[in-house]
Amino acid sequence: MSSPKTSIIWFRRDLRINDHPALLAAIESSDQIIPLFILDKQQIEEAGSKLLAYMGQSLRALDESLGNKLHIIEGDQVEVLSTLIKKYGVEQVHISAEYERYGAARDARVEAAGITLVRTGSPYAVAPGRVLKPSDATPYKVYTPFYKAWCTHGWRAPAVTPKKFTCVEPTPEYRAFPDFPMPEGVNVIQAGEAAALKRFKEFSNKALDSYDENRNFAGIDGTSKMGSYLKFGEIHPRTLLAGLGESKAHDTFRKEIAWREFYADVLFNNPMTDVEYYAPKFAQMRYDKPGTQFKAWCEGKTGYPFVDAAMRQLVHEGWMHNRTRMVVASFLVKDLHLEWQLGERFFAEHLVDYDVASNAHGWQWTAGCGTDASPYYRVFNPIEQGRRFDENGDYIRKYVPELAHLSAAEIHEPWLFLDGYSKNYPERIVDHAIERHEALARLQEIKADKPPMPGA
DNA sequence: TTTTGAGTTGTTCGA
DNA sequence: GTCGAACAACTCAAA
Repeated sequence: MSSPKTSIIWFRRDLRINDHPALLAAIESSDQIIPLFILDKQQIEEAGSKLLAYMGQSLRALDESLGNKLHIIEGDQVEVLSTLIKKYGVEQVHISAEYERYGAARDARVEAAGITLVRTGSPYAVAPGRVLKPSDATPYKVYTPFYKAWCTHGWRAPAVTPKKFTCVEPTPEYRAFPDFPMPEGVNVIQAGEAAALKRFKEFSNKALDSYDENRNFAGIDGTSKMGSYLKFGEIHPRTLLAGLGESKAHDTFRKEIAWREFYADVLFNNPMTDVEYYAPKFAQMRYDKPGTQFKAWCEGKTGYPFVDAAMRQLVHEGWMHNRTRMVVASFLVKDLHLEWQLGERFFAEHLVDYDVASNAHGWQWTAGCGTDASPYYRVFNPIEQGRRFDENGDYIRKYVPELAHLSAAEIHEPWLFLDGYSKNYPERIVDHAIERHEALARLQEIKADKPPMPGA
């Protein structure tokens, strides 16, 4: 009797069972599979505690749906895979393709060591690099034409749910579940594939039809909150797209999914732009050094209520509303004149949905050095944004208790009112009107047609 | 090659 | 308070 054919499905950022082409490929190629997750020491050292705790919960959920057969171990990928291949006579190692620099280099290193990886599917509806301009086969730099071409390119229907499959029983050393505790007082979204599907169903029923109207209001639960689920692959964007129709609200949501794909594509085509300026001339801009003002931004003590509410939400929930992500980013870059990478790193440390492409390019967009096609330099007004997108002040009141006693008319500008500072709310660290002017002045200095500063 | 149209999320000013 | 124009005039995509 011949021994059973064995394949590995190496999970990384695809912690789900449904709509998983690589898992299906592994099942079809063998009699039994080894579902594997390798804990990466470097990534663990660099990741934030909230994200790790979330990942730990997600791995437990995945293990449960695999009948507690997930093989999990910390170690070098080549060594772990080689050991398993030898031990079980594994014929194929299946993965979902990865495109960002770290993941792609890791997979290339594994292959260079002689381990063949079978790629089926990716974390995207359309894999990075696929959408090109018909005129010259180069990548798009502007979102809207990318979106149109992305729609034209199209995507597959969700993959079928796997039928019954056999997993190899893990030996004890392959049950090294990590203990990543959730920091005290922190309240993050529920992890796992089941939670992802449940949340999407709720969103579809309650908020999707009014998505275009409500998604911008910070105090309303009008966004999908799919970020962390997409980041860890607990749900695939195809699954989301398959649930959409042609209404304006649905199209707005489809466009948000496309932004994630656009930024992944931009990063794929410009692999260093998670750390470097997408528009190189912005590297020449005059920036300030991080000091007490940066600390105040991190702690949500800038004295601008909408900014502070958002920063405290980030630290407390590992999540921030999309609208306020732009407001606090604009504040860091254009009011405090700090480099976007500082804010990008702070977000990376705290966001449970931290995704390298979306985060870095979201920051670059707001900083003005990214893919924003606007002919003018956007500077968000933190007071005006608060008034527009948190009209009655509920969002501020929720996260900034020092201002909870103020009325809707007072809460966005506490400095104008007698008891604005009665509960120890900090005074403004800068004057927005002055810093806006300063930001525009610094922009002028890097305009292309300006000769370099004498003696510079 | 040249030209034309258009670009996620904004702000301020003045009528 | 509301509304349209100005901002400053860039860069990309497509005809």
